[in-house]
Amino acid sequence: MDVMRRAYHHGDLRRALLEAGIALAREGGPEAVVLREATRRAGVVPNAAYRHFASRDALLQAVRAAALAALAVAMEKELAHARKQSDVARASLRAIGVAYLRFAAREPGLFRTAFTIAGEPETAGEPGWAGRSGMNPFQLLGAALDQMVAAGALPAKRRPGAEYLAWSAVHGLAMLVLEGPLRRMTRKEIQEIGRRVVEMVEKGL
Amino acid sequence: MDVMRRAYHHGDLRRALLEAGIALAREGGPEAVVLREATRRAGVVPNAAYRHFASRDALLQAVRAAALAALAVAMEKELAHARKQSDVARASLRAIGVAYLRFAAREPGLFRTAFTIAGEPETAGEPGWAGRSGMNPFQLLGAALDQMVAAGALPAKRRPGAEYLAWSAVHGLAMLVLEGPLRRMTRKEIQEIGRRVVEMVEKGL
DNA sequence: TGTACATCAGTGAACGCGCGTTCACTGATGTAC
DNA sequence: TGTACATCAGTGAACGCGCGTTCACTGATGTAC
Repeated sequence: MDVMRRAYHHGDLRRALLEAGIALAREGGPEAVVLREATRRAGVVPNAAYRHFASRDALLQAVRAAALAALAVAMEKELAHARKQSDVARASLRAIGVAYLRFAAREPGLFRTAFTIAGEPETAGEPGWAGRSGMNPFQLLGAALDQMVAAGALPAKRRPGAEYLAWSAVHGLAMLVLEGPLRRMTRKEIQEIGRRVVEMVEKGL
Repeated sequence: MDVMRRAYHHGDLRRALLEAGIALAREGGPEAVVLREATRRAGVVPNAAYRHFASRDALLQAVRAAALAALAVAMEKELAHARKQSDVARASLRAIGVAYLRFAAREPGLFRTAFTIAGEPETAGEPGWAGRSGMNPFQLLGAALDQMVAAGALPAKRRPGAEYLAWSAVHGLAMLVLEGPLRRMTRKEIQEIGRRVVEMVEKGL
């Protein structure tokens, strides 16, 4: 963990703290993002953090933004595969859902950090949200739905608000698996249910 | 809050602590269930709690059980209306979903307490889970799906595991509204999305 | 190129906080004769 | 019905813990002449 101790004093303490914060989030979710622990990992005294973050919450929000960006990147990767298929629109929507569920399974701590509000009111438009395409997860989902309409796979009438329906379904499964009553299921079972949830969304939208 | 100070010493401190715990959960979710605060509200010294609960976590689990029971009761009430309608099976499934979303909206603290795991491994089969019918929320949903099959509204082939699909959809919406990015929506908008989510489940199952 | 000074990123020490939990205790209640 | 005793539910005081945050500081870096 302890990163570059050269150049100007620390080198880049802000980045070091952010990376420590991300590591903490991966290990234990949002409540594990503890300011003092981040400074410990950066090899620095606790109050040094205040040169770079106004408060513990400011650090947490930065970590959250990074988590959302990571999800966006994961989605973009999955979308890249989808583009190679016929019926691109359907495959894209599917890819979004699959990427979402896989991200939740592989990075439970980051996932929970991305979607659990600490005490902050609003964060829309913050930097760091987006993936390489410059879109955040929600926008990527929206784009996939637009493609569905363009491809005639979704009636334009049903398009408005469709994000929320699709999102709810995969988000619910993710939460039930991560911190709910579905934790005891095997990887296989969860994957199968995930497949069916995505299918339900496609059919029910 | 401070309940009956008569009879044997306190009277019924266990119940008083549990009720204080439930009140705390209603106000601030699981993390607000603080042992010391519960004893304060019961008008008793902090360590007195240990006569009735082995630890803070034991109290939290008891509160969680009560929250699940409250959800079961809410579902049963909504189901009672459904029985008066033609197409009882569909109406029942719908009632389950609507009750779930309404409970989340009206009792966000209890809802989060019911479905957020603190540190406990397993709790299935605990007393207090059930509503008046003796069924817990999950069993009520299962029964509604069974009715759907019996009524020919759901192919028997699709019945296994259908709980998880339906549950994921409404749970996801509830979470997104409570602590996710949908918090800013109006009551009206949320209700409309809720309606459509339930519809999606019906169609997509 | 060298010196004088301003800036600013970290240090060191300390706060107050509320938490869960343990200990030895006391005094009210129930029980036996 | 009355006394002696055991039980057990609360009391009082204290722990150690780690947290976020504030203060006055120092010493390294960058800047002006």
